[in-house]
Amino acid sequence: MELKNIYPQFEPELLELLEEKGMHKTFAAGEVILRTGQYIKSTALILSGCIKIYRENEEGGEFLMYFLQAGQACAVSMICALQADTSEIMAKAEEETEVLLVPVELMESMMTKYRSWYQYVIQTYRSRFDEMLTVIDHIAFQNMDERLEFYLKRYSEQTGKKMLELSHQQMADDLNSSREVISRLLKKMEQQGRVKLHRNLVEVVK
Amino acid sequence: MELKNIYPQFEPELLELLEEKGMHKTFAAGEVILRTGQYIKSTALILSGCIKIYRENEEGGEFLMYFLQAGQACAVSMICALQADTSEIMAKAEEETEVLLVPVELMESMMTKYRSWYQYVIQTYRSRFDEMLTVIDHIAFQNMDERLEFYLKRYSEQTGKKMLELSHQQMADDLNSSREVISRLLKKMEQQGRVKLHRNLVEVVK
DNA sequence: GGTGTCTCGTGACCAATGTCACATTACCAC
DNA sequence: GTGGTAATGTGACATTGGTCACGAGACACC
Repeated sequence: MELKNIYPQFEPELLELLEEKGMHKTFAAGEVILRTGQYIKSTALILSGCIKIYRENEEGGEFLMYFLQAGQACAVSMICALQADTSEIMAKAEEETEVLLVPVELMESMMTKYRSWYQYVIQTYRSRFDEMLTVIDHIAFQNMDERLEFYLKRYSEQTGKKMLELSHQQMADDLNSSREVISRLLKKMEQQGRVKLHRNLVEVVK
Repeated sequence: MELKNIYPQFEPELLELLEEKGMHKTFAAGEVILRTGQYIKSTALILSGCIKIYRENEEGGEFLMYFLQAGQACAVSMICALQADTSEIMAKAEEETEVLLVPVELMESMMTKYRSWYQYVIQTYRSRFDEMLTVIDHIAFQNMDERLEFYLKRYSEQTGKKMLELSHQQMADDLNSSREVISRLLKKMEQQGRVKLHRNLVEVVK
């Protein structure tokens, strides 16, 4: 995929610079890209695929925060990279994912020189901030059934699929709940005709 | 309080610019500074006092996210201001608070021109991001007793007081819980000798 | 088609927290 | 002091969600 098609808003000169200095890298599905406590030396622009951003607790639970897709960038990596600081979150490739790694040294001069980059960075911060707010709202104010509902909806929207290849255990992990609870709630949703359940597969009827 | 004492890292020229173009404003204790859905036209630098940043739910619960104090700035206002967008959160003065309002038009040129401002903005994003992560961790992974403990600790640290002038109801609101639950937990803490309870006042023994 | 493994279904039970009701206490205004 | 109001204490109970135990189904590999 061409960089300029994914980031059409960037100036041609900026695109050239990114192509020249950026490093292409591909992660296999399931590969951990970024670990809590790891130092960050570059910002990742996603070219294709999907990255899961999550928070790990002591027992290894993977609490889902949000997904990143083509055209998006990791705000955390931007922030940390700029201070040569460590990450506080985990990132994992949901599917095979191609990224462009932009060295941190370039960031400041790009911010100053290219207005589209400046805009893009601000925009990225803004979206991630909103995403975090949404997460907070959901865990603070909603019950598990509403959260599951939202989870399935978002998953379906982001992947563009109505058939979600997820086990109950995976969903429970993402929502920091337990398999049994998710099973029960899904069963209820199935009885209401809102989903159809199969092995490792949830079909969103809507 | 002099601007240059609160923000010693800023270049003299930047300080001058801020003094010239910024608008001083004082909010009374309890005054709402920023409302969900409100448009933002400037970024606020806090000169003195304390601002509470919280999320409001449908029933009017005020779920505390974090506090801002002298030397800090509202990341949300930075982000929103830059896109002339609306706020997603609420801000209220905890005590009498003095801020310097920096018009959004200045932001971009300041970012480009003053390295210390650029660093400051990045740093602000970083802190707020971390703060949001902490909030998520707490509501996702911790029980109410641990959250209450952390809440009191933070409150005490931020105000520098051991006597917290809070009613049980206020704490319950901040933690999105109910008064009875907080009362019970506080009672338990008192029995363990970790706090002393008075009317509208919690004394942290530590 | 037998066997093992992973996934899912489900009832019983428990812990944490929210809700309700009402008593008690502290403080304020007069 | 007296009365009123706001804050707090507390028991009873409901609800949500987590845990345990175990069984049933699905799928793979031989």
